[in-house]
Formats: sequence, structure tokens, C-alpha cells
Amino acid sequence: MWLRPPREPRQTLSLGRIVAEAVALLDEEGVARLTMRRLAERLGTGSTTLYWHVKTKDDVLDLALDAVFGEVPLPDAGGDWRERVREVIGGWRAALLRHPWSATILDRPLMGPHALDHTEALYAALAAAGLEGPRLKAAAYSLANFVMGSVIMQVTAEGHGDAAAFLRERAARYPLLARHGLDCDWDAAFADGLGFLLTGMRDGGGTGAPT
Amino acid sequence: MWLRPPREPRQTLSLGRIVAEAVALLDEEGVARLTMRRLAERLGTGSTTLYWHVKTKDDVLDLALDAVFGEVPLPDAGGDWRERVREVIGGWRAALLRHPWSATILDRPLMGPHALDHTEALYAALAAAGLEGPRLKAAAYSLANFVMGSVIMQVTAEGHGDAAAFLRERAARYPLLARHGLDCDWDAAFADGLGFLLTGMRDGGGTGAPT
DNA sequence: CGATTAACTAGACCAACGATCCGGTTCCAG
DNA sequence: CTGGAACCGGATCGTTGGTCTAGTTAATCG
Repeated sequence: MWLRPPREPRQTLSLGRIVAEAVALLDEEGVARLTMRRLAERLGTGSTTLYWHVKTKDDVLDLALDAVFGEVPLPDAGGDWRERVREVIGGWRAALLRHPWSATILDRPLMGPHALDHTEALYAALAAAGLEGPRLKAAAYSLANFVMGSVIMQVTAEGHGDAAAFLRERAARYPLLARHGLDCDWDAAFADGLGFLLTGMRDGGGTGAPT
Repeated sequence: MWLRPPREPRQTLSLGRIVAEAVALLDEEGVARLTMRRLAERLGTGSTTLYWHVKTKDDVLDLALDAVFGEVPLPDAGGDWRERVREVIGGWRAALLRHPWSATILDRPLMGPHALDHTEALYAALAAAGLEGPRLKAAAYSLANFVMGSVIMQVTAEGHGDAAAFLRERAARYPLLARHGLDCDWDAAFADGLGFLLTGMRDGGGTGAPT
């Protein structure tokens, strides 16, 4: 009785605290080391407790991924539509690259509120440019897929750094790959690719091309 | 002695058999159900035996993924460069979609012999169009990333089929998304996006634009 | 005020996993 | 004949995601 600690303040473990700590843990140690036990330990509680707030571990990952999307600011309307698209897509890329683990868990539906908000913003920016119908859909589709693929490939390449040497050794068999696959300026390549898409959807065939 | 089975023929477990069986198992049951034990069982052996041929489970996945790339035929030279690029990229997409599990393990270096062969072929097709230097690199970069992102997004969407209904319920908050996110003609959207990229790298600024 | 209920916490436990240890067997080169 | 490399598997280790059961706190309602 008298040895009892002087009334611990209630932890008030909340979904928000769990997600924030999960993101921190993922940032520091990567996706492979995120376990319910370790996460609970960092939160000063037991692993079982987490399952009151969350149904499975996948829920934690879903929430963490959406939290990453929540970091990127929504673009303000107005201005050149191309600039707005660059803003949205570039914001996604920056946020995902800031948390490299997120690129490795992109194989799940992006249905969190933040992800949906930003996807809607992308559609809005494209619709403001005059796109509509299947052409609008194709534009959003290709932009979103391009940025996802870019982030995954960059994170993968940077995470396994010996790829350059590996390619150099096989320059005889893969000459073009060895010449251009190294010395990566990721940002420039990304900007160029985005430029291809934007001018392509301006000049491409079909109806409803933006100005 | 007398109870001994009449001389089982040597299993001759080889890397090829392991990879083939792994692909079959992945096709039938998905990536989550690929375990070394189950794979060994299907091969009529013990799980330990696999570790003689393979260092870790990741090796199996690496090999299986490269086997998928091995399915797509290399394009023959000649003809319109745009058609050849469509052939390469479309081949990747078809093979990856034929094995949906492959899209979820794309977050690893694509350094298998088949993957490298096809990447080199992509560079060759673009170089034949007159591209070179950073512009060639940006073209290959954007095409590869576009197709990877497309496959991942499509597989993800098709694997969790209730997304459409989910969006319909939230049509008030995400009007554009609800209107265009459903009724997906994936092939058409992909072809359109690929068209954007191809015309973009023809008409885009800079030097060395192909004809 | 007392009782019920929802929110919250934890220890013990389960089946399954990747991986390893150790011991055994087959086969071929020297 | 022999030694070593290739090949095989039972038992086992430590860890994981998840559940069962049981306990405690805080707010609500009659």
C-alpha cells in the first residue's frame, strides 16, 4: 500500500500518439523493425493495449502512410495549372522521400483522408486546366503512377548502394545501362519526366487539351 | 531394411525447380503464403534443404521476380521507335499483371539478368530514336517508373475491390475523385499515359529530341 | 449515492515464421 | 579406397502477430 507509486497519470493512449510514434519508429529503424511489441514499448505500454485502438498491424501502417500524406501542404488555387500540378506531385515526392519506408508500403489502397484530399486536389488542378472525361482520368492516372514509381525506384536504388559498382562490372553486357544508370541526378530526371508528361498532355491527340 | 522404400530417385533439387515452384505457389496463393516450409513441402523436401541452394527467403523472391521479367520476349529491332518502346513497356506491364504478387515486391533492386536485359533493351530502343545523354536517361527513367507505378496501383486497386463503393459514399467530399476514380479502363488509361510520355519526349524542350 | 458500462492495461499464451545446428547420406574425383 | 563436396532433414531457437483472460480506472445513468 505505502509502496504504491504516487498515482501514475493516466496514459491516455490515443490513435494519434500511436501513429506519431509509429512514424518516428519507422523513420529511425525502418519498416522491418516495426513490431507491435517495440512500438508498445516506446509508448510505455504493453503490446496488447495497442490492439484496443487498432485491429491489426496493417492498420498502423495504413495510418502511418496517410500521416505522410498529411505532411504535404495542399496547393493554393490560381496561377498556372502546370505549376500547381508540379506543386502537388512534387509535394508527394518530397514527403515520401522524407520517409523512405513509405515507398515500400505503397502496395496498399491509398484511401486515407489525407491521401484522398491530395488526390482530389490533383484532379482539381487538372480540371482547372480544361481537362475532363477520360482525358482527365488518364492525366491523373499517369501523374500519380509516375510519382509513385519514381519514389519506389529511387528509394530502392539508394537503399542498396552497391548497384553502381555491380553495373560497372557488367558494362560489357549492358553498355547503355552502365553508362547512364550511374551518376544519378534524381531530381533532374524527375523534373524532366514530369515535363514529358505535362507537355504530352498539352500537345497530345484527343479532345479537351489544356492551353 | 525390408521395409525400406524401393530406392527413391534422387530429387536433384535445383535452383530452377525451386524458382519455378515458388512462382507457382505465389501465383496460386499470393506473397503472404509463401513460406520456406510450404515451398519445401511442395517440392517434396524439408525446409532446411532449401537453404543449401538459397541464402535467405529474399533470394527466392528476387529470383521469382526476375523469372517474371524472363517471361516477356525481347523486342526485335527495327520499325518505329515508339512502337518498340510500347512493346517493351507493354511487355513488362503484361508480365507483372500476370503475376500480381510481383507488383508488391517491386521495392527491391531489379538487378537480375532478365530485368537487366530488358532495361538495356529499353535504353537501346530510346537511343535508336536519337536520344542521348541526360535526355535519354530521363526518358528511360520516366517510362520505367510510369509502368512500375501503374502496375502497383492497378494491382492494389483490384486486390481491394470495395474501394469503388467507399468512394461513392464520399462523393460529396471528393466529387472529382468519385466521378473519375471508378469505371476504370486500366488499359486505356495506361495507353494514354504512355502516349503523353512519348509525345512529351518528342516535343519537349532541350536538345536531341527524336523525330 | 451506488451500479453499470465503456475505456484501458497487462501477463501468459498460441501457432507460425525464418533461420540454424547437427548429424546423416549420396556421389564423384583422385 | 577415401576424402570432400553436394545434398538432405529432424529438432530447435528466438521472434513475430494476435488472442484469452483478468484486472483497473473513469464516466454515466437511474
